[in-house]
Amino acid sequence: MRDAATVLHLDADAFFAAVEQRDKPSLRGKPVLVGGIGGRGVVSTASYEARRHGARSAMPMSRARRLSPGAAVLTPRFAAYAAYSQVIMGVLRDLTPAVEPLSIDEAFADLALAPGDVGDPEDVAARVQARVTELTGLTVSVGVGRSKLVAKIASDLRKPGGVVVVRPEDEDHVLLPLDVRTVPGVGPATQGALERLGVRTVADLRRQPLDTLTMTLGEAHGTGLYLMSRGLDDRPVVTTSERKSAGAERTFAVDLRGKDLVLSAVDDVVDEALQRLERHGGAARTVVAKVRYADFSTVTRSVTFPHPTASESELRDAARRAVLAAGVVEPVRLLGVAFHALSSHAQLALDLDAHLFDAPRRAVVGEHDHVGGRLAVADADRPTDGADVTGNDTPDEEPTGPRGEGDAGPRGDDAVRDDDGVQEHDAGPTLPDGSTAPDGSTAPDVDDVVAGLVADDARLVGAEKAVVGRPLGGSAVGRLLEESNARPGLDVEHATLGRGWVVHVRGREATVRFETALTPPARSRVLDLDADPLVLVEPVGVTPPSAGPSAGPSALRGDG
DNA sequence: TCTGGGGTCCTAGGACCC
DNA sequence: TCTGGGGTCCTAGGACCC
Repeated sequence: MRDAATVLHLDADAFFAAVEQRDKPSLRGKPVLVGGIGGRGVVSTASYEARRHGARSAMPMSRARRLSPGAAVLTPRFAAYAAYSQVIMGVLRDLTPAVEPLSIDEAFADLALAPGDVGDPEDVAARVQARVTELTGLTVSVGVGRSKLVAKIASDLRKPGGVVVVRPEDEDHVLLPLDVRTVPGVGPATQGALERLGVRTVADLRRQPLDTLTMTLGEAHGTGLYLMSRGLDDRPVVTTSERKSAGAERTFAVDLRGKDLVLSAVDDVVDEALQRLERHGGAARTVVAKVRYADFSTVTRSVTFPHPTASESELRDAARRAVLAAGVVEPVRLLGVAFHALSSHAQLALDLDAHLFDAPRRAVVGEHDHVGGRLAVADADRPTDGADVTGNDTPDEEPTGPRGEGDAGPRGDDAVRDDDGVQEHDAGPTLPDGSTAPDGSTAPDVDDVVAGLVADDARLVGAEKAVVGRPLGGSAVGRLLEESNARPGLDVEHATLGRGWVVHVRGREATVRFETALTPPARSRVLDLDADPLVLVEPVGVTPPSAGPSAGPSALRGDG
């Protein structure tokens, strides 16, 4: 255990909504909801004004709108958030090289590994806060403690804009009265199980014998919470980690009926999943399909190859088979495809091992609750198509080079459910929030996070497409604004009126506010798109509040 | 108008091997 | 004759996080 408060945790306040208010001056001080705008969308982030009305992350957007009727509802602009995130992470990296981004808006920093003396923790935290606000106009909350656990809890205690330093001798004072739900890793299910033991607070938790916790919650989680309740947490701040899976999923505005429709939709989802896979090694050994039915029940089926493959046709085919194995007779609400057991070196066509020495190996489709028993047990030992091999030499160095991970989805305080998991080896002792140590396999690399987000933004434009079928191909950036590609909040540019953002578009009539982070709030203007064409453009980037309008679009500040 | 999408980790049970 | 482990891999599902 560390003996001084040297772990810092930074958390941006209502990040997505705050960026929107920053870039859209007319929304400052007003309720803002960022998230899915379709009928099945949920809130990613609610501004504090909207939270006052009861809106929350992960809440169905329809409900949030009812609670906060005047709120601006915006589609997320991940490229903009990524740019802000870069600046924030850069502030931490200016302090210490040991920075572990947890998501786009959150990171740990290890002050003990800073070069030289950083000074008093309160001062460090206040400096970080001030610097972030100076560079971005956003507010962040900072916690400092002896461990990740304490730092993270501390940063949450005085949100927004708080700084809390918990010294080792004060830990019990802070931890013991807390609701168990505030301990990372305790969600609704665990809370319920603990409740049945009469455990509500961390103090209650500490009174539970180890075997009670492991029998109730399982070995890993039970042990983790046992340690956490005592403040025992020496997980290191780690800067790299290995990506474990990559995938995509899509909830349809209208449930899909019929095998043909489902299979054509699978192809679209596979396309997106393959794009992500390409960014993370390009090859995978296991393909998992996820099907959610109209009644929200969810089934996953997987196909595992004897060797990793980068062949698009093989991966696509496996995804199709897995979806069919899950069954598509009932209306389908969601389709997902994920690749697991990633690697950057796909199997070459001629694998002497597999062909000469092994018994024929098969990729097995689990047949679980399927009627009729055995399903297509697909041959996986056929040679990889020669044509695909060219796609195999992905630019990565080692099979598992230190690779960043972590996309961050839209943020949400609490979140959602299930999914698959193919486990590999254990990395080490499991620690309370479910991560592992000591090789610490959970730290994303922020550049990777950002790269992923920027790339994903292209997709985002079509993400809320109301009509089932072909998603909008590629990025709409650079295209003319029209009703079909309009989403509230997107950036546009007019030849003479300059930059603005879309309020809404009906027919050929667009409502736009021409304002940016550096301009005064603007009134909305209605334009006829035939007379005044508008082009969809990338977000401008981060402009420090102090910069004058003459400063122009600032570069995306790299990391420190 | 119920319930997104990107992930991580863990567990239980079966197959198979020694 | 019967019985017994441990270990690994795989699958499906659950919990959790942002």
